[in-house]
Amino acid sequence: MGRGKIEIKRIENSNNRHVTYSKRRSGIIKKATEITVLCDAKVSLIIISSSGKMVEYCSGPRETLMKILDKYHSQSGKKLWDAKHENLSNEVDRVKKDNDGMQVELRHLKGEDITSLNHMDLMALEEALENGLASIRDKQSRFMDALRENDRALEEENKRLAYELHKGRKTEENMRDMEDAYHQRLGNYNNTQIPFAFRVQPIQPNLHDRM
Amino acid sequence: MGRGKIEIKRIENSNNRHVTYSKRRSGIIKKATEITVLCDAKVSLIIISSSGKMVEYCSGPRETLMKILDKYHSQSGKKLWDAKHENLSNEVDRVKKDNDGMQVELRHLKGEDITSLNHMDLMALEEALENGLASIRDKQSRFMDALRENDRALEEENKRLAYELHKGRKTEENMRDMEDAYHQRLGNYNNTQIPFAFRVQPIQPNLHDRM
DNA sequence: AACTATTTATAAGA
DNA sequence: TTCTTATAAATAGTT
Repeated sequence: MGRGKIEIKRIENSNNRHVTYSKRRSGIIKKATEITVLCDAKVSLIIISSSGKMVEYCSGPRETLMKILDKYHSQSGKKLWDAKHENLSNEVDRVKKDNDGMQVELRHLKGEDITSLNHMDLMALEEALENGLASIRDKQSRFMDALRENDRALEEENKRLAYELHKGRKTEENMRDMEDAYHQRLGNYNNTQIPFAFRVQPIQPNLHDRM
Repeated sequence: MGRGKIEIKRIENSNNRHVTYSKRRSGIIKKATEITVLCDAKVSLIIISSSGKMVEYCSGPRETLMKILDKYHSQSGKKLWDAKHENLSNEVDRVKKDNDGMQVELRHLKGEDITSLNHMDLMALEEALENGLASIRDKQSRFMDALRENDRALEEENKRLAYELHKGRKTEENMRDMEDAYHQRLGNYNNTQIPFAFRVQPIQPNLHDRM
């Protein structure tokens, strides 16, 4: 139906193919709505283009598709869901296994459930923990350095302020300036980040200290 | 398209309606096969008559409908699967989330990805690591004690053997007895469990040592 | 995207 | 149902 008859086989020219796809897609959907209305049929129509874009027609607005698929399931006898169900189940199992493994690892790192471990395992664990501690203490050390640097800067500022005061040269303007600068400095580290205590040595002395 | 134009509304005459249904049904299916072949599209088409009889067209041979419905599921986001599936799906998501959380925790305990942590977090982490180390070193210490105790017992046994030998009172029988006892003692700890080296101090000195 | 010559689908009749 | 056929609708090729 057109200027010329065409064979029903893949249209090789990509541009033509896409144009034809658009035209016929809307044609089919129109037909689907028409048979739905004219003959009160139920229709589910899903079309996916070669590029993967999907369009859908479904008679009746709501979960009609579900009903249609239920009917499909019961009438065709083909199990449409079981396979999918099984896949999901397997995935749950797999991910849960991962989970368990990590949970054990976490507990071991926290020193729990280690009665079953042999000496080699314990050594590896100890090394991992030491490395972790090292990284964290390094990071903390940098943090402390920054704090100290801030401290030093504040002290300097204080000295400058004291000097300015001593010189007795204070007007309303430069007074306000100095306060602004001071508060800006203070804000560099807020209270919640400042440590409230320093750590003590590990509770348990190292083994070789006693040997 | 026919001898006369018709309005698109339910055909009241039941006979006409069924005739029209038959004709249009085959028409749509023909169109579906054509767009499939011409444009290599994927099509799923299910039509159910007012009397409940279902016909199906699906491009591609076997489980294509499954794939099409998967695509439908992922692209439309509509819940197509029953409650069971939804529950499984949710469980997968939940467990995966757990997984991610634990993975992060593990990495933190190993001293990785800690740049985003603030001081409080680091302190907590440090404490957890110290506790872990303490447990593990305690366990190792008990192991060592057991080894030493075994050692001591062996030494004693040696002394006793030497004494027995010295007394020159050895017959074939009690010789065999003594050897049995010796081997039993040795088996209390097998070679693979015996440590080959002892650990050194953590690489990084504690922060407060330097302050 | 619009146009239009043709092909195709189908409504009504048998 | 199925066939026929006049006519409506869809659309291939073109602009």
